[in-house]
Amino acid sequence: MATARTTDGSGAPVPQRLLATATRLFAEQGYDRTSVQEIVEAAGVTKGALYHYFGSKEDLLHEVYARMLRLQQERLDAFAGADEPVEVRLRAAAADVVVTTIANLDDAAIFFRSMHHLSPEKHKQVRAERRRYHERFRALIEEGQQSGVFSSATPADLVVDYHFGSVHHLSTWYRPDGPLSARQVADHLADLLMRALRP
Amino acid sequence: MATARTTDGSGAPVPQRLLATATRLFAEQGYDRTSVQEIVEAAGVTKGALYHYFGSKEDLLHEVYARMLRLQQERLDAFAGADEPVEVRLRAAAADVVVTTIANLDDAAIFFRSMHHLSPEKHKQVRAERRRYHERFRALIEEGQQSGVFSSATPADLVVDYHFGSVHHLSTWYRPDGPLSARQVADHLADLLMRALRP
DNA sequence: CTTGGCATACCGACCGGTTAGTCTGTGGGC
DNA sequence: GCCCACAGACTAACCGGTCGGTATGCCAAG
Repeated sequence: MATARTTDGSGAPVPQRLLATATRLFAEQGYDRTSVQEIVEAAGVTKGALYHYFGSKEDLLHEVYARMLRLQQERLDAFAGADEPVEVRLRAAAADVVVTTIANLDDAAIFFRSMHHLSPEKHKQVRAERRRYHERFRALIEEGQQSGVFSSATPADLVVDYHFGSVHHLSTWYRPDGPLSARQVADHLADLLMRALRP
Repeated sequence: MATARTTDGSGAPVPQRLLATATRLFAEQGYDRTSVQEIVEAAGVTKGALYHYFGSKEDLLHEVYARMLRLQQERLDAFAGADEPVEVRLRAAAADVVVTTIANLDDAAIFFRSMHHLSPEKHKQVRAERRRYHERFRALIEEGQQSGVFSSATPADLVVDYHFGSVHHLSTWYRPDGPLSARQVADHLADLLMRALRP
């Protein structure tokens, strides 16, 4: 057995446990309202352990962003690059980002709310990666507009912001124990987007 | 002249100046990263003045919410109650909330980002007022769906969240010095909503 | 098999700095 | 002479981060 078996609560390795605990607490209370002491207590370790694995409290936050950005970019690339008509690819990508966001609601809640807690360099880096994502999505819409399957009445940039506004908003209102499953919400939101883009 | 004329920078009365300064700083740096000392210095007074007019730092934040909620509710009531076909009323209300949000971008940036800094009672109160607003808006959509001018494919609740997601998102990407005026953005976003609702 | 040495993983008391809020003081208009 | 509107020094609490210390496992030498 590789990992030490001490008197901890859960069996997961310490770094992962710290990150998971921090993510939950950041989402529940916000970054500033969550003290390092609180995180280590909830994870069943002490500050020494945290600063052994992470350079700072901010590193913990940055990890949340890195994880989220990597995941979403990978999925978008997969959907956008598929061998399908553009309207199928866009719909799939638009619905998938909703499902993925709901599956990681804590990350989503943190994402926009805590961006300004990142140091200037990390903030810039996150914004740059975010922009790449945005542009990949926009390219899909422009492709459809140029080929005539989507209306060109609205600039593609605005359409992207329209859709991602609603995705971002999910963490405010969506509740897993509510009447709609993630899949149902995703289908509805993707439908709204596709209907808004009808020529 | 009623208001005292001391050596302050701007001529506005002290309470308003404090609130305006706090709003700007909260939007720029976040609630927690803004110290009371910073606010009073930027407003050209001292802590004594702030605590003379406001009970706590949180009261300042609550004022931002109260102002925003009052303004939006008033305007929605006016538009929704007009003597026009439902599609005209909805479009006007949907566009107006965009214009008003852009006119008060700082308030909007604070609104969703800092909600969890409110005490439980105030948080609850804000959520309740917010829900009233949401329901008024939803009623408009349901009215159109029942009379057949809007598609019923998507539950009205979801449509409201879809639209307000994009409104909420404005503070993230909209820049007053960008290529689009508030009116143009409002028209585009209202168009997207109306097109998504076409039967 | 045992022993010594070293690295990794973690502990927890401690520190400098910051914060929201308090309280006593004061000056000028009525 | 009184009181409203503020001034500004002060405090008690808390926070992120540090650092010397300890326990445990591994590997190589004897």
